[in-house]
Amino acid sequence: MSMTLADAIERHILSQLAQFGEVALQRVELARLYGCAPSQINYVLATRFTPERGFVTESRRGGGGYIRVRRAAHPEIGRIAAALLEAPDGIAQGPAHALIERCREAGLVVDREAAMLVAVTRREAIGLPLPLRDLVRARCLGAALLALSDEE
Amino acid sequence: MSMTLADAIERHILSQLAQFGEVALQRVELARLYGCAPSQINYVLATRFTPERGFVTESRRGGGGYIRVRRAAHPEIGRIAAALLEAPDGIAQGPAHALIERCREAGLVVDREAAMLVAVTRREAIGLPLPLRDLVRARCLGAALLALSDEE
DNA sequence: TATAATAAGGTCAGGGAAGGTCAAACAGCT
DNA sequence: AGCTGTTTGACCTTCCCTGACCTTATTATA
Repeated sequence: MSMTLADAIERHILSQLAQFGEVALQRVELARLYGCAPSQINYVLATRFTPERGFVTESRRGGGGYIRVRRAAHPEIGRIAAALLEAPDGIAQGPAHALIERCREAGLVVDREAAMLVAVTRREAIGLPLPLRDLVRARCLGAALLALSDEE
Repeated sequence: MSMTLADAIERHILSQLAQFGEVALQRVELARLYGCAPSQINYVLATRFTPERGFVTESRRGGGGYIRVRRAAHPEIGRIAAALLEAPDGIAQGPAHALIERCREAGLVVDREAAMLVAVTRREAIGLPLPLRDLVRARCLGAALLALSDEE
């Protein structure tokens, strides 16, 4: 039960999250606060504040840059999305459409959204040879669902 | 909510635009108002009030010079979809996102749909090298918008 | 009427301020 | 030793902002 730096930073962010519902942090500041390299913050975010765990992070570079972390509005979709994004072989059209239909039945997406997703994941829309096509399909569908997991 | 100078000036112009429908500004005056270099105004216009985002700017130099900003006419979804599906070079990420944002402003797509489309058209979502990526992006976005124009 | 002065806006390179990525070193277990 | 997870540092990309210099239009003046 040793308390690594990553654990400490995770707790820090979680506590902020519990307090305010959304964290806006400056990478350099947080790193200085914990006396570590800035990239350590990325490590914590990448390993602990993932879609699988129901978190959404966004960031902006350049002057006035920031990193924001919050809980996903619909973690279930986030988990599905995460699985798709990690599927090493991608997903074929049939299973993808079945998945979309299940999401529709479950009320996770509405009709128009489902229609869009079906259209995007069609063979002809992607227009690439296998096995690339299935990979791109999985990434696109995953990205779309991930985005939805964060929307009210 | 970072609020850089550029963001503030953008808001200023947007609010004027919302109020009067058209903004006529004096570069030096606006710069003085925000205590910045005049060229900063050009930066804001160049990065935020572009044709791709649906703005038209015109200007005149010399005595009595000015810069005017207005909104361009809203796009039609069917036409856009058709154009995308036929674009020989596809579409880059920036223009694609600007296009989606315009569709959202025009009420052609709602927030969730726009978020999905932005996610799907991200570089990392497609995950292919150029120039293939821009092509797939155009096909997917075109297919999605086409699906929407069929709905309802 | 030329010409000069003045009053705008335009362009572009460059510096600075964020955050991102990735491989390599490191630490703690089994 | 080997494996897993942690931590760092070097290098990269994106975004912001300015200053020096340029172009264009109007106005005053010879």
